[in-house]
Amino acid sequence: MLHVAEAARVSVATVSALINGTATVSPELSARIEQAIRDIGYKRNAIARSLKMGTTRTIGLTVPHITNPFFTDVVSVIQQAFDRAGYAVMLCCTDEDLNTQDDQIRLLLDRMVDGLIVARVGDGAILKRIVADANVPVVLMDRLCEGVDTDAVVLDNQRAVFDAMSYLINLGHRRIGYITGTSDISPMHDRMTGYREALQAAGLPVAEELVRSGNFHEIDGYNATMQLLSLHDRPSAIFSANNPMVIGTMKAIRDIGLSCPEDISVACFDDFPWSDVFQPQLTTVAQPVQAIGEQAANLLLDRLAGNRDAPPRKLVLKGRLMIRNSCRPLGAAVHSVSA
Amino acid sequence: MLHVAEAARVSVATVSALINGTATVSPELSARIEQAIRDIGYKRNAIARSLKMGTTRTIGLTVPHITNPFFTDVVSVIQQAFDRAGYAVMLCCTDEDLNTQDDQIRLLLDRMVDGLIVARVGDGAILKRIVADANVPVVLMDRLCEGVDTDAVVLDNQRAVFDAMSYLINLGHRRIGYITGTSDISPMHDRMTGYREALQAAGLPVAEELVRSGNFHEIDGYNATMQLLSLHDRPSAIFSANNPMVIGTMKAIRDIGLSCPEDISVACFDDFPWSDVFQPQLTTVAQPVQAIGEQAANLLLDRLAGNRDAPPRKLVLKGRLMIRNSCRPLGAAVHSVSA
DNA sequence: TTGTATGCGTTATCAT
DNA sequence: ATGATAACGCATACAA
Repeated sequence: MLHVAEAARVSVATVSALINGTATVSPELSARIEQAIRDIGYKRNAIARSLKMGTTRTIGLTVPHITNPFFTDVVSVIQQAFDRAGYAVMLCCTDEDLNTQDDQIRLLLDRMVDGLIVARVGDGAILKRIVADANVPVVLMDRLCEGVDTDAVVLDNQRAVFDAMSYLINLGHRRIGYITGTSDISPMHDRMTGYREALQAAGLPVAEELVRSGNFHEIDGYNATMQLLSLHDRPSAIFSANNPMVIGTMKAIRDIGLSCPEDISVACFDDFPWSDVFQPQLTTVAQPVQAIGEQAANLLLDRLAGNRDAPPRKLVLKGRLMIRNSCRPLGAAVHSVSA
Repeated sequence: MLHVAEAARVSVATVSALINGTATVSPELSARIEQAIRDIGYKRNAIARSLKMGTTRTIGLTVPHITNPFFTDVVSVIQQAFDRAGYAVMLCCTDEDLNTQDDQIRLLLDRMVDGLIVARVGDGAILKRIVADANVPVVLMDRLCEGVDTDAVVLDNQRAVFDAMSYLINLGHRRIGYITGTSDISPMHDRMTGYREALQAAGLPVAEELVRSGNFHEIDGYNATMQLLSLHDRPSAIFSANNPMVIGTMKAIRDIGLSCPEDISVACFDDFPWSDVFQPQLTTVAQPVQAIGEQAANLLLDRLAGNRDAPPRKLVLKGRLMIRNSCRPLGAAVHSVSA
């Protein structure tokens, strides 16, 4: 900018005033300055500006997995929203690892992001401290965090799983394998509750042997399914916690020589674009990815716009059971228990 | 930092020296400073540091689609590589839009990213200028750019498509629909060449009616396939340019009441995790996503490490035909033409 | 309307 | 070994 000022024979203050429209500058000087800007190819340095202004117009976004279609869909929506608002987004992938997440959030905070959207990982103890120390607005997405009282948008996980289980139970399934994620995050707890409640509502026992957990990766789903299928009285249906895990489930079923839905029914959390063009077409609990992304973005943008004092807002969205052909009726269906 | 210095009753220079290990400071002062840092909860401001140092330890990464599994896989690898190297990455999704891409690259440059990895979009005219002006290293990925002479890692697209086409031709297919991306980017040109060459090598005519192009989205693949299937002499096989487009292809086939592979064979570019657990299991050209990501990261990290003067390096990787069950033999197979 | 001067939080140079 | 100070590029309060 100094170069521009010199070339235009004005002061840097005048250049700044013109660029930011913060004061009126005479036509002559404006012309000279604009010419100089073009000649030099001047670009305002956003870093220096950030230091002075105390704002980077950048937000941080952390998700557990960038290869999980659910998160990519949501990330895509969030990106577009902040794009429109003139913000950049720094995306971090924590890979379901607690330490990675903490490091990345600190990194983002060091870089003075104006806000944070986080789909968290782990028990949240450190996250809680970080969020408390940071004086930037934080929006929790997909997964709540005990003790962190801030804006959040989540799914009604309990209800979603309850509905899916009720569907399977109505088809006549009595032994339903349930593959959950690591239990220390809220959705997993809520979903577990939905699982139990659906069974209890139907007068079915909750067999702990049918519940397995893994860390959301394909291999975890594979291993969990292998264990379930090795049970002496194996389940007639399996519900898997997310997309990578259900792919593991399908691979395990294939490797063990069974097929879906003939030998075993399968359903899972999270819908995906190809779910109704390949066989079996998986029955899924679809999350409203568009709404989740938009709401998360809106919550943060609202804070960024200055609304700092409003009490924390928690949005709970509804999932939708997408019934396809991966679940078969088993014997005589029981009476309806679905709400 | 000033607060820390005051609390420890030292100068800011000493604090900085201790933090960066740039000079030896006495044990007493070290202790006082470290105590003050803990008390105050001091964090070094990366923005101020960037301004002073002229480096942000952040790179920019732009891809056309974050919902395309090929790009998410590559992005994931790149993220991890820069994570290890202590860099942050700002990911931008251009959504196959030229203006969006140019805006985003400018945004990244304004924010003083230390380097750029771009899977470009459009004709690259502006990209060329931007890259020339920017004095940061740029690595092109997946798609080259006419006139931009810089590091790059791409696939041997011509060979990959040639092999895939030869495979289909060997199965007896003579009319093969070919759905390509927008023609102004290098891979599409090379792939088209591979398509033509394979046909010519087999003595087959190149029927322009069998070639359709779209902008890489599912809907484009859908429309293109609909057109191909409406031909009076419709193709017996279709090759689709990427994952979203082949999903469109499968939906079109379904909607028109045909099925794959019974009525029509399908193959496509880019492999994906679920390709061998759902039916039909698509025959694909798998790109070495791990290698692509690692090489792109390495090329940039090498420049970042100071190796600025080396001539541009262009890495060409090989694709791999993953033969599954989505393509059926048609009539009598012709003689082998595959290399 | 335009210019001067100061500070944002660092790092680095140079005295001491 | 430690401290005073300048500079990075920008925005702004205030003076002219």
